[in-house]
Amino acid sequence: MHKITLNRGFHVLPQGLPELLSFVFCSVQERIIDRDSGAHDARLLHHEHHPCTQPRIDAMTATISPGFSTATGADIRLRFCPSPTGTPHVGLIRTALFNWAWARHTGGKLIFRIEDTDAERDSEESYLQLLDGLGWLGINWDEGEGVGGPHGPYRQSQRGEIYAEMIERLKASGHLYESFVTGEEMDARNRANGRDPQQGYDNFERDLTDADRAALRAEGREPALRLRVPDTDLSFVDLVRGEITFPAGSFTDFVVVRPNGKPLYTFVNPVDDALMGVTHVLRGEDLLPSTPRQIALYHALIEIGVAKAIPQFGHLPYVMGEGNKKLSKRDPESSLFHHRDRGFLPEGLLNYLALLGWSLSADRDVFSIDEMVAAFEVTDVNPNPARFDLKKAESINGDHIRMLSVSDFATRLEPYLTDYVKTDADRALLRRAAPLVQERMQLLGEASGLLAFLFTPDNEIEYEADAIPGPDDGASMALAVAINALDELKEWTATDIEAALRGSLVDQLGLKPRLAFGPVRTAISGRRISPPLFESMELLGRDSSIARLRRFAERM
RNA sequence: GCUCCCGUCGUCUAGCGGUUUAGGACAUCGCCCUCUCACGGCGAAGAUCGCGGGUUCGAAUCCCGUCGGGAGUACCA
Repeated sequence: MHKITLNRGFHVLPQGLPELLSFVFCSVQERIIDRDSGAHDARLLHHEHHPCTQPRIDAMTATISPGFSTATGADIRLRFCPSPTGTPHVGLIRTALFNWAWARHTGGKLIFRIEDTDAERDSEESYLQLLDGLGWLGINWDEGEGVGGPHGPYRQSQRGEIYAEMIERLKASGHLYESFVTGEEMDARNRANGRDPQQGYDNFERDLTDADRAALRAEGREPALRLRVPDTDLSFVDLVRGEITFPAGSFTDFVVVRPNGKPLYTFVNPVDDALMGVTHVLRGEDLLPSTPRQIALYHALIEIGVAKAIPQFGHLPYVMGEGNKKLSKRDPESSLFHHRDRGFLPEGLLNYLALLGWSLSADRDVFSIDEMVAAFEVTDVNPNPARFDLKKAESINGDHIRMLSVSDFATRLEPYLTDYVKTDADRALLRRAAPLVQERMQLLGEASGLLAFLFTPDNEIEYEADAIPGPDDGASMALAVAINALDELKEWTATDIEAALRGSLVDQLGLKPRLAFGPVRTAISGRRISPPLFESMELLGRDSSIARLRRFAERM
């Protein structure tokens, strides 16, 4: 008897499997796991539809994998298939990132598909925002909306004919059957039978006769279509969680097509994955409970020759917000654009998002996207939910800001300083000021608070309350002395300015540095906290600096 | 209710039977540097690895049980 060892995400296949696979791929079979012995068994379902496989059944006491994809390298095909509702959520982006990173790591392909089957909630604006966000982060794809490919269209709203054909084929093969019962009726039926209503559908319409159906139609009813699911346990090896088994009966025949003919997510998602040759599905853990139903659909698709293998699944952990709740769409922290607006760098946000469920190594949290791609394995993803920690995200962003070259940093600052930086002269000033603030920022959005004074006319500087010296601080005297010392200065450089000020205020007047430079800082910037004083004064120039000192001295 | 998932410092994590007196990071608190704020450096505090059994010479790591949290149980996606 062959034995297959199932490790986390890896199938160690026995010799001779290729021959068996051809059999598996044209049939539907389940793996039954004997919990006590750990033995696996293979068994056919719906074999009446597949006489060709009949002779092999008895020989199939061997343990084999139930037709899951065996792609491991460049043949891996991943997909990111958002539903364009609302503004991009960081959890969604994290999912996109992991798919992208693994595709790039393995050399496989990433497909971008739009699941816009909900006309009520989907919007073009949301789709455009997705493109905007993904483009900003540098997450690209090999196939799908925007770039085309052999399996288009890549918008579900344009694939109606494809689904219609699939529905017909699955009906013809007997996998789909008509269901006339309404939700309320099912509820009443469960109560009448002493079943918990939450157990849902009981598959009672599986064997309706033509006469039954005709009678129901005569009542004016239109049927939904349900998938006949296997009456066996269904298990799979989750790439991040290991082996997961759903017992028979824990998932029932589910609706895949509404009475109006519109297919549901539970149908179009696996159908498109099958048609597009997706080999691995990395998605949120909220979709985990629907996996046995998807696998059941896959079995049907394999049976009718549409799918070649069942994709391997990897369920990514939630991104949590406050408390024990999933980060809500209503929480501003969930919005990608909120973070961009505040001044996250793409590389900083990507780095932080990568840390939500994954780590590069035991002692490094800050890394580049290239380093992530080189190291990223889905099987290393940690299954526990991760809390979105803004403080840590900002800290990591600050590290990335410091890693930028000065000119790159200055360029990236511009969009956040549109109120101040308008001319080439402004840009030149910004370029010179950039090194002064680069290591004191975590968010690019902090730039205006730090640098506005450089772009403000001398007589418009506003003095913040906490920057005004106290009456006993000797500020007036300090300012007068400073003006004097500076007036005589020959070279207007930071070092000379510091020497003059230090000499007159600290050495001669005997002021503590804090009391000596504090009033000057306020005069120059209007704030208690500013970029380095002497360098700032150098940038401002002699005239402007002295004018500011005089103006503030008069106010004192 | 039923099914599934998850459970290491406040938070994110490393850990894959012995090199662990459980490592790193963020946050917190000291000190140093210092013209403010940062950056940087040094240091402190902080996790009996949810709990209880078992296996083993040895368990955060394996097994069983249990508790807690979360999700699903839709003709939403």
